[in-house]
Amino acid sequence: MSLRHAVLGILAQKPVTGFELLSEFDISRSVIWPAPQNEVYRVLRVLKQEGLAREVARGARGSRTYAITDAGREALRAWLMAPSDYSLRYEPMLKAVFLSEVGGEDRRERAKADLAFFEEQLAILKIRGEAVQRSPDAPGKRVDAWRMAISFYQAMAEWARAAAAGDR
Amino acid sequence: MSLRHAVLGILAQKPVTGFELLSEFDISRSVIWPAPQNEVYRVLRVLKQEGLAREVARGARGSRTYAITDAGREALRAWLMAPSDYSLRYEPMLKAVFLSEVGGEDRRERAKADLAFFEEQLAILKIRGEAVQRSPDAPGKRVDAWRMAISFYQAMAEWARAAAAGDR
DNA sequence: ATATCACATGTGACTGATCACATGTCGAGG
DNA sequence: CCTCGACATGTGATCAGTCACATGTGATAT
Repeated sequence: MSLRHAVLGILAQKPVTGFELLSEFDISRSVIWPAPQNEVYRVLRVLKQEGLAREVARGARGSRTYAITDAGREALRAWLMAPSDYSLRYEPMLKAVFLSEVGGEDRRERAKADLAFFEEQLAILKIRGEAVQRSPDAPGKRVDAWRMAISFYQAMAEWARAAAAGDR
Repeated sequence: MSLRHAVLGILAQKPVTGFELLSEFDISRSVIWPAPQNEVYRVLRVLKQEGLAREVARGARGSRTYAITDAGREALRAWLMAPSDYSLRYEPMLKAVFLSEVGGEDRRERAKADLAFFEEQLAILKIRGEAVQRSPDAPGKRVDAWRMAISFYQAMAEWARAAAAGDR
């Protein structure tokens, strides 16, 4: 997995410029990790070179609009259906592994900070969810990601609530 | 976040050799991602050089046992309590974002494959959980990680079950 | 004796991610 | 007219992670 796939996926929905791509990453930061700005442009160039995307237009301020090619669509589909890499890199989970190394007070503090974030994400996702419901076939109706993210943050919040309360 | 912290955390529980560290990573692969073999040895050398770990013994077959130093403990604690990086890199979630790009049949197939994995992990975690319950203060009583992982995989399985059944 | 396997550590090359910095354009408002 | 902020793309250095490969030891069984 890498940025490549995320970029290819967004490209599959509509042609975009690097700049627009960046804001896509920013908007969906609850689900997709934040992309380093320069890497997006590099990925776009590589994708083009590999024939998975092509440059379809030049706009103002030197902007380049990229679109997915047939080969790109095929590559995306192949990746989606290929066996997944289930390895999880999530800092809060890694911290949980070693949380026994700090005292009870610190542990609760850690869990509280986590809980605040998880609840914030849930609130954001719920607001976005209403928009999804209103327009069922909206641009990129990402129902699966939305549901998975809701499930995920609910699970995380559940853990954090118990730990913040001091449950052992 | 990086391997550094995972290695430091394990070191905080007991002195280990690189080889033992590798098997730790292997054992807890439901929670910590698999560590590339050579990287573990590199991290150990770096940690030593930075004064966060020290070499405490040489054993058979050139094995080197490392232990955490006071500075290492302090660094671990600082990391644990520092604001977390909540960005999530998880291939199944990224795939979910773009799952609308494939047909209903493919989507169910994808979800089924995921479900099988999530349920397997839950089974593994439950078996390990019984051991945790029996020895409440066992070596590295990682209750937090265990609970978080259970919550996590239950959430994932819940999503996958719905998607595999074809829910829209 | 010696073959084999588990133990144990390492190097070199490469790729992808990240950081810091650099450059230029277009439109709106003072 | 000029400044400022949003738009838009890029380079170079560095680092962590990954892949492929290399090397050697000690115990055990045949």
